[in-house]
Amino acid sequence: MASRSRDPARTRDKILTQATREFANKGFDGARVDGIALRCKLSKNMLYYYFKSKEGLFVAVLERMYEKLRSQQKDLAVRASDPVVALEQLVHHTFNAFLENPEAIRLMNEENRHKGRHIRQSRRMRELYNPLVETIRFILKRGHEDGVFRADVDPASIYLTLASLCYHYLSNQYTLEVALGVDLGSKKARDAWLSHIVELLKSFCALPNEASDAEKTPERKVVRRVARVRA
Amino acid sequence: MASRSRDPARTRDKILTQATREFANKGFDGARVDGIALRCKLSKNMLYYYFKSKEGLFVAVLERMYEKLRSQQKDLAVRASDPVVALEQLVHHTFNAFLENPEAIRLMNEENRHKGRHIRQSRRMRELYNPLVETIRFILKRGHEDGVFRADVDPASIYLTLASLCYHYLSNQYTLEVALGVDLGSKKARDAWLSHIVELLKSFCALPNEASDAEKTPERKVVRRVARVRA
DNA sequence: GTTGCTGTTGACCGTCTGGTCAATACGGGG
DNA sequence: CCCCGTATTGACCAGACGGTCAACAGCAAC
Repeated sequence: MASRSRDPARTRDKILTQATREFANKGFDGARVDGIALRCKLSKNMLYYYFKSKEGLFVAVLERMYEKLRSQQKDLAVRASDPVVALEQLVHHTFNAFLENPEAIRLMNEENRHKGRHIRQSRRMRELYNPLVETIRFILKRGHEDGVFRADVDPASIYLTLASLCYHYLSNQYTLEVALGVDLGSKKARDAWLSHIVELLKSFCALPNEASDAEKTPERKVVRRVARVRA
Repeated sequence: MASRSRDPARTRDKILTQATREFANKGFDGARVDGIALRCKLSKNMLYYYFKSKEGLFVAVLERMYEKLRSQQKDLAVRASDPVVALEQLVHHTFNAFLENPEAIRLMNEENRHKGRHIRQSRRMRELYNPLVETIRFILKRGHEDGVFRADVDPASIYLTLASLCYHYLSNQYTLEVALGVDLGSKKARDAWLSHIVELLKSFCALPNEASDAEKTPERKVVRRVARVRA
């Protein structure tokens, strides 16, 4: 069984993979159905056989992308940590998920240009993101109980904040580099930006009268708190 | 003179205006040269007469868009204010510039999908953004002298931060709304987000040991500081 | 008024594109 | 071994698309 040729599941998957690349690189309109077929080394008719149109294929690509992206954010695993460490890890996971899935960014941009008409119909989306917001709520609550976070921090705002900072840096890398005359693509620059995001969120969530010297030495942040893991 | 018909400057401008709409709505590949000509109620050949190709037209649209966008950020006017007020105003101007120019967001996304190949050649870009970074540097320096900001804040990071937070909220509005199940389009929601950005930046730039009660009542922020305007 | 430059147009073209149809290979079940 | 549903394909189409050409209209100068 699974004789390499005549393997519908594999064929379907190959189409989705190549379609993702094509749609991400060239956008919905720029993408060519023939181009995708060529990448797959398949007849174009296969795309119409499995997905009924170019748009149907695009929707399938989008849903698959979201599924993959969210699975890499690993937010549930983060709940066990100390609140501050958890926040840091969530930022890192989110940034890395975007970094390792550049197609996801292109596809989300494309979907927003279409005012979200494809995704709006999919209730899978909310199912996917609900646990993430709940995780943040959990982290913030525990942080407040531990006496390191303020009480009145809104979880959705926090996600919006960290997502914006992770996403835009990568999404608009090229125009930002030209405008600001800086390098953003190197690992060094990315690590610096990640630290910046973490510091920004920490200073925002922190109790106003918290110790003053700690926030000025981001290098020591992980070491300082890693012992405090609970549960 | 300026006989309405046979007015090259006006014709050129009309083409750019309509091309901006078309490119923003449909992307470079999705945009149709015939469509733009139709919007202008002009013969398609006019587009090739003034700009030599579809790509040439796109570049012209991009440069015009950046010029307009930057002119609305009004960063120089902001230098006169108290540092904290100046920061607030810069955030407001930036957000409103994006809000009032939705095409700009689409076009920048498009340009980033092309890895910035059109804009990279234009040195006008850096000329445009240099004064903005300098303004931020100026604000931060004065804020430090006034004893309200830390010393070691990087101006480019601050711009990157506020731009990310303004841009992504608007750029990815639709997918974010579906994912988080919240409304982002209403004036109320936008104002709340603007306040959030300002608070975030203030808490990041603030001296660690600054008075604790002030940061918890954002409503009073402008009133508190408006008397301190200098020179 | 005619010459000449510039702005403007209708008609046209080669190519590409999303999509369809009928036909064909494959492989498991009887 | 043959049958039948499923997977896969080659050939084709009608329309759209970016781009070109030659011709034309308006205006200023002489």
